[in-house]
Order: sequence, then structure tokens, then C-alpha cells
Amino acid sequence: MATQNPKQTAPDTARRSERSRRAIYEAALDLVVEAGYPKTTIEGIAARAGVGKQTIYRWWSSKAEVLMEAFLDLSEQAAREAGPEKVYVIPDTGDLAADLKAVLRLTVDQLKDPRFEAPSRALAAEGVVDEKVGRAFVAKLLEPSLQLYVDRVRAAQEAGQVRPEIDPRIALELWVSPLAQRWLQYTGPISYDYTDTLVDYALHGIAPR
Amino acid sequence: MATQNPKQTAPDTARRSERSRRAIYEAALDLVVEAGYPKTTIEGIAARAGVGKQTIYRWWSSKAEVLMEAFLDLSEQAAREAGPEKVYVIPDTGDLAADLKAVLRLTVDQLKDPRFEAPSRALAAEGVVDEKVGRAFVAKLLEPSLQLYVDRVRAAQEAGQVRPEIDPRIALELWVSPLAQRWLQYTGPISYDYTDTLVDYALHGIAPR
DNA sequence: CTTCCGGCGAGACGCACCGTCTTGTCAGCC
DNA sequence: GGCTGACAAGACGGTGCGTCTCGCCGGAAG
Repeated sequence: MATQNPKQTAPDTARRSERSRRAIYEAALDLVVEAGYPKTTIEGIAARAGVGKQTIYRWWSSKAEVLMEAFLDLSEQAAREAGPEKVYVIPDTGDLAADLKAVLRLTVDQLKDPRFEAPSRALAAEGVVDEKVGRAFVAKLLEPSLQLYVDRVRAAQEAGQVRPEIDPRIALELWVSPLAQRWLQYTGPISYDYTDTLVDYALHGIAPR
Repeated sequence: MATQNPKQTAPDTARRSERSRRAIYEAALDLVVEAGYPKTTIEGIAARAGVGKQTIYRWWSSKAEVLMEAFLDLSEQAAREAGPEKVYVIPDTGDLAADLKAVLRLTVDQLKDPRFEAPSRALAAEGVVDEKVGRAFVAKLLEPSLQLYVDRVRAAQEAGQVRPEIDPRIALELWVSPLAQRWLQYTGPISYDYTDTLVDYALHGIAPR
């Protein structure tokens, strides 16, 4: 009994083809954008990438996993291109409302970019029905962004713009979740006005002041 | 050229078998609970319902549509059993915060009932990726419940507990959407404490009063 | 530089499910 | 009581699944 591997005879990463890996990422993302997630198949990805099916099955265990890594790769690439620390930190001008509104406007734009929308919709949908995928989606894609809001709200607390007993992790859901639900479930239109309103409601509540 | 039907020679509803219809509803719901949505197939539903596949294809156009009607039927049935006007109107004791907290606690319980959770997760997931299904899901299942919050917030506005310029349709998202997102996407735990906190934040905001 | 091992592209395989179509039966309006 | 069309059952070709087998070839080790 030699070294016990999680999946018998694990493949040798040293000999892995970088060329194939990237071709698979690109094919997966393109297909999801063009044909939609349900019509995106492993066979289709392999064919478009000019790759044997086994190469996909060797390194990933599901369509969702392929797309997750492909999308993660795309995000990192986009982050590198935009330059470090561009959209990836929430500004702190001292005016919490203005800063949140500014970031949410960028988010609104991003949600309408097909190259971003198609894969993240697909992954979100898969995550709703498959808890494992869902938690991976949250941990790798969502949580890092949410943490930025936590930090910004904490700063606002120290500046006296947010009550100290407020839980930042819950506070951010007052504007993130409504936007997310409208986008994911088509419960309503998404606009700058809308996100601006969310920030106002979140900061001051709906009760008389 | 006789009466032009949307789908050539539409079936005759008068001769439709009620017995088969209900057997299909039950089989679909059971399979989704037991095996999960992806493993629920039309062939599987037909087999378990003791029904020919054609009977399903005759009356529905997709797995999602079958499940949607089945779940709608289940909801109406549950509503009838609970008696008219039980959970289906939001109480108005004059204390908006208390009323919202009470209803949200019931929602939390409902979200954890497997017989309810499995189908609504499945439909929500399908709706994320298929806009047609998504809009139907919202219109038939979500919107009616949300309307109750709109009515309750309007009453609160007339009672002077909510500022008059507040849009009730957006206000309700301050507590509904965060709960929905935590449930759908596994972004955090769901508890009475959590929903109580949401109501407090929504009413009074996070800024110093 | 040579050897060799294992990832590689290609695609055949059996399986499950798709959506359509066929058959004979039987239930419900006329 | 007769006709019509929905019904249960299941055959059918098509497609994607996940596994497998085949040579090929390219990078790590000697």
C-alpha cells in the first residue's frame, strides 16, 4: 500500500498542460455567455477548447467546478488589468453615504456586463441547489467583496457615522441583499436611483427620525 | 383553416384526467424532496405517478413548469388547511416592529421545512438561470407575499410610524432580501435574532439617531 | 542527449434521459 | 350507446454523461 491518495493515483500537476487549462477556461466562459449554462456541456467545452474530455475530468469534478475556476481566473485577470486597488477597495472620503453610493453604482454597471453576468448567474444558480457549490461560491467570490463593506462600515463607526452597536456584517446586507435579489430573481429593476435610495434607507431607517 | 391554436391541436381540457394531474404533482414534489431537483426527471415523475410520459408533455412544457404548478397547488392546499387569513395577512397591532418580527419568525420556520424548502429552492435556482421561469416564480409565488408587506408599511405610514416619502416596495426589501439571500446563497445563518435585528436596522437605520 | 512516464487529443462505449411517436384501451361528453 | 381524444405503456433516435482505450508527444530525471 503506497501513499494513499484521495482519488486513486492523483494526476501529476508538474506535467499539467498550461495551454489546455487556459483553453478550457476560455471555452467554458465563452459557451456560458453564448449558449447559456444549461446548454454548456463538458463535451462542448472539450470540443471548443480542442481538448480531450478526459483532460477535463482529470482536473475537475463537475461543470460547476470548471466554471468556478474559469471565472475566478477571469476576475483575477480583470483585477490585474484594472491595476491594483482600483475598484477593489471602497473609497473613504469621510462621507459614508456618498462612498457606498459610488461603489454600488459601479456594481450596477458590472451586473449588466454580459461577460460577467452569465457566469456568475450560472454559478449562483448552481449554488442555490447544490450547497457545496453554494458555499464555495460565497467563500471565493462573494465574501471577499463583502469584507470590504465590513471594513468601510467599521471605519464609519470609528468616525461616529454609524452607531457602535451595529453589526457591520448585517448592516451591509441592507444594501447588498436587495440589489442581489433584484438582480438574481428579477424582482425589480436595477438603477442608480434604486441603489442610492437603498443607501439612504439603510443609513437612516424608514421610521420618523 | 379552423381556429388557430397556439400549439397545434391544443388538448381538450374537458377530458383531462384529474387523477393523473394530482399524481404528477405528488410525484414531482416527492422526487424533488427525496432525490433533489437535478435528479428529478420527467421519466422519473411519470414512472412514480404511474402515468405515461406523453401525459406530462401534453400539459406542461418543462420540468420547471410541472414543479411550479405542483408547488403552487401545495401552497394553496396548505393555505386552505391553515384556515383562511392565518399567516397570509400580516398582523397590525399598531406596533410595526413587533408585527414584522412576528411574521419573519414564521418565515424562518417555513424556510427550514424540507417539504417547502426543496421545491422552492429548485424553482428559485431555475429562475436565476432562466428568466422566463424567474419572472413566473416572482409573479406567482413571491410577489403576492411581498404585497402584504407593502400594505402593512402603508398602514404604518398612515399611522405615522413610517416616513411618508418612503417607498414601501423598497422598504420591504430591507428585511426580506437579506433573509432571502442568506437562505438562497448560504451567506449566513438564519435565526430569530437575525431577523429581529434586521427589523430594527431597517426601521431606525445604522446612522446615529 | 536519451529514456521514460504520464498527461495529452481523439473518440468508442454503455447508460440515462430527452422529446416524439405509436399502439391499444378506456373514460366522458354528445 | 357511439365517437373522440386523453390515457398508460413503451419503442425510438438523439445527445450528453462519465469511463475507457489508443497512440502520441513533451517535460522531468538520469
